[in-house]
Amino acid sequence: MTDLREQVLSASLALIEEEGLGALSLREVARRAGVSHQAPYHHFGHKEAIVAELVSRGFTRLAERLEAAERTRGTPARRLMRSGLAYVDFALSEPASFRVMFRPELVDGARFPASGEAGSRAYAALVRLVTECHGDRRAGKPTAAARRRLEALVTMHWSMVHGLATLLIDGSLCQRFRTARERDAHVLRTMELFMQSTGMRSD
Amino acid sequence: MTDLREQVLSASLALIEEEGLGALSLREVARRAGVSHQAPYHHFGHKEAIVAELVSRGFTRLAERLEAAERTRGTPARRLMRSGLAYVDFALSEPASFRVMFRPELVDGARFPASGEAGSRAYAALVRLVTECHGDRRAGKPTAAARRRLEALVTMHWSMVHGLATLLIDGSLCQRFRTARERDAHVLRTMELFMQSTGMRSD
DNA sequence: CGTCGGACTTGACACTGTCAACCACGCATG
DNA sequence: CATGCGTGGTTGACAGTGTCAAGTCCGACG
Repeated sequence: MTDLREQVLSASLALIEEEGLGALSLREVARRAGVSHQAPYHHFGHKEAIVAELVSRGFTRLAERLEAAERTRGTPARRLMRSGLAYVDFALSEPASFRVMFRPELVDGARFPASGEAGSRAYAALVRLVTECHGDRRAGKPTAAARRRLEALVTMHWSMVHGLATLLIDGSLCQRFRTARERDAHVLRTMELFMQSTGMRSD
Repeated sequence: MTDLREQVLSASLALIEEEGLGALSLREVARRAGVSHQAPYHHFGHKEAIVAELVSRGFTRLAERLEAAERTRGTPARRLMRSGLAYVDFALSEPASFRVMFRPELVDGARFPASGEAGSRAYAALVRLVTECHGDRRAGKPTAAARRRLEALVTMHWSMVHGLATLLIDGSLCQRFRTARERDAHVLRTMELFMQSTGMRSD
């Protein structure tokens, strides 16, 4: 009864979650919403527009989580650690969103700039945290080498966290744990090891 | 001409490379091979079987690259570094294979065990290298804590390398570089930073 | 020679995304 | 009040897809 637009979005997400991205079908979504097969089409124009909206909203929620971690108390390293865990946790709690967010071939970035902007917002939060953690060692103007080092640090941190997330939901890592507890403990150990390897004590 | 089976596989890979995974169509593949729409079906049974074969072959090639890095000269850290670079390089040189390899929803692992086995072979190479790098510090029987630490190290290394690869081919990292040289230099700096952060000098 | 099996074709089915036309109704304007 | 119109919805059609079923061709082998 509520807004059909919202119903379509949540049904799409549920469908992807249940049967994979390939099974996302406008007609099935319409069927679940108890409506004719063209009703969703009237709200979105193309299938791509639905996915674009999911991507945009997904990145926005991820950005909110990262920004929340940024605002917590504690040392920069602690907050960076929390943001990394938030990233992984997001992927585990919303795998359908996460998967769709990192399939750029699904939505044409030029036609749906909102998706890209939401992504940039999440990326910016990550950059700020890494910079705060590492950039303040030597004050003053950063040399080109220092800037490159910072870029490498950002990429390293993002890659590690993103790789962990994708391997947990799509890769074979997901099968190595019997329980969610076991998995979370392993994630925590890995993240702690990473933080402490890169010279930050987060405990 | 040559074996139709091979033609189907390479046409499929080319199609995915050109227009994305969603555009993979048995009929289009058949068209490109100049053959009726059921000819590929005769060789593979389902579309899934084609993808499963691509996954299996992809993992095999990846494993070969990692094993080649393992066999090179130099310190364990140097070889681990080479293996990481090989992982990223594989993703960049065969993006279609790489993408398909890490979409477990596409092939049912139980029905196509060969794919899983090829994946395990690649994983094993990674585990050996990380173990060699980190496991030999204290000789003797590993305690449970040491074993867990090693597991975390493997996950950390794998996540970092895998995340870097996926962000380069699917994420927004790919757009931040104008040339392949620039990109490769950044990858190299990031990997070096990672190796040296985790206590290994690879140079 | 016969037949038998593998490689391939043709034809059909249900399903998909999308286009087009049509319908009902609330609402502002003549 | 009547009229027009945009909004949210419908039904029907089309091409394209994966897949099933049956038919065709041809070379190997008894």
